[in-house]
Parts: sequence; structure tokens; C-alpha cells
Amino acid sequence: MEKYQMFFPCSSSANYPNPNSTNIDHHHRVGSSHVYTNNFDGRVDQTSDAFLGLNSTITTTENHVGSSSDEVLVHKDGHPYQQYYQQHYPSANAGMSNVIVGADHSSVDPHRANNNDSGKKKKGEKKMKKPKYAFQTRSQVDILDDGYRWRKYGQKAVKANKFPRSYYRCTYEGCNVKKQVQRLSKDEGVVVTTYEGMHTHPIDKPSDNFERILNQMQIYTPF
DNA sequence: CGCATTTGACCAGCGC
DNA sequence: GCGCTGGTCAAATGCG
Repeated sequence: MEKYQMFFPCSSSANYPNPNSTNIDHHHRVGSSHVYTNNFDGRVDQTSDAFLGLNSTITTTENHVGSSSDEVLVHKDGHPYQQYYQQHYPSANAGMSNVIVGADHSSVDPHRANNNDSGKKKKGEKKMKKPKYAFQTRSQVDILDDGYRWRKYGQKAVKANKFPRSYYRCTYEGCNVKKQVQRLSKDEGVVVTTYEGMHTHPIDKPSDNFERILNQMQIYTPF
């Protein structure tokens, strides 16, 4: 079951290509309006403006970093998730051609979320940054069953997107993992799930959750 | 009854 | 300073 967890941004496993680790300290910081899509044939396609309107600010200029803008980080030598996934799920490659996309180190609730509670941030404290990982999938359902239990805590209309963004938090006690789910307005079939933080506990439904996600995906060709 | 969802209010950061 | 936007809170509501 760990293996599922490792693919998601929630594991602290050393096998997971953690963007915070030295493995990726030569990562290439790309413009915030770019997204990398796996092809699993060794290429990493760069598509423009595909980070989904996840934040409207990221679609404006390349070096602009707004309050909530996302800096998409990719591994210098290709996509780490791609490599990891190929290693562990070689049989499912076909279904993964539409999957993600990118990780970022955007700012996270600088005023409240001091990692795990109550929130009040001390004056002068620097913004905390947590890695975020965005999964772009083509799916009829918004919520992909990743095996964890989530509680919805908010929903917001997003600029330039007719679909609202939903905010979820892991319900496991002490676990502060969050995710955002949003459907693309320019392609209603595409759902973007952004994970933030790391789970501090085993998966709740350890069975076949990852395969289930794959089954919910359809092949996505950007153009 | 307990838990999850909805939704308006609130707050902070940013650009102008 | 003001308005806009994203993110969160929390009371109200819904549901099994």
C-alpha cells in the first residue's frame, strides 16, 4: 500500500522524487504558465497555459509570482513522476498519458496554516512554502478516489473559470494534507487535483485505490 | 445523532 | 488605500 502513497505527494519515502530533496535541486523553474505533460516515451511535453486557470495569476506573465501563484517545478532530467510511475506501474502507461503535470512550491496560507494548527502566524514570519502537486486527469467525476478520506471545507468561484474550485482536507487526525479540485472551463472533461502536504498516516483504503484512479482516467491529448 | 457539505463572511497578499 | 482574488472558517443545513 505504501507504493500508492509514494506516488502521491504525501509520502516521505526516500524513493519518492521529492522536489525538496537534493535530487531535484537542479530543477528547472519554469514560467508559471507552463505545464508539463507526461508522454511516457521519454518526452516531456510543455504546454502553455495549461496549468488550468488553477490560479488566474499564473497565466499572465512568466516571472510574475503573485500571492497565490504557482511556480511549476519540474525535474531537470525529465519528469520524476513519470520515472517513478514507469518503474512501478509499467502496465498502466497507456492510461497515464494525461496525468500530471507538475509540482510547485507555491505559498500556502501564510497567515493561518502554520503547518498544523490554529494558524495565527507571527508577525514577520516568512511565508511558508509547501510543495504542491497537480494531477490533470480526464474524468467524468470530480473526486478521484485516492484511498484517503477527505472533508470538504470550502468552495470558491475562480476567475475565468465557470467551474468552482473545491477545497478538501484529509480527515485523519493530525494529518494536514489538503487538496483542491477543479474542472477546467475550457475543457469540461479535464479535472485538476492539486495535493498539498504529506500524509502522516497509512492510506485509509489500502486496496486498489491507485488502479481505481487509473480506471477513472481517460487518455488525454493536449492538442 | 454524528458526520459531511454548503455557503456567506472574513482575512491576507498583491497590483494599481 | 482600495479593490480584487484566493484561501479558510464556521454556522447552518443535509443526510444516512
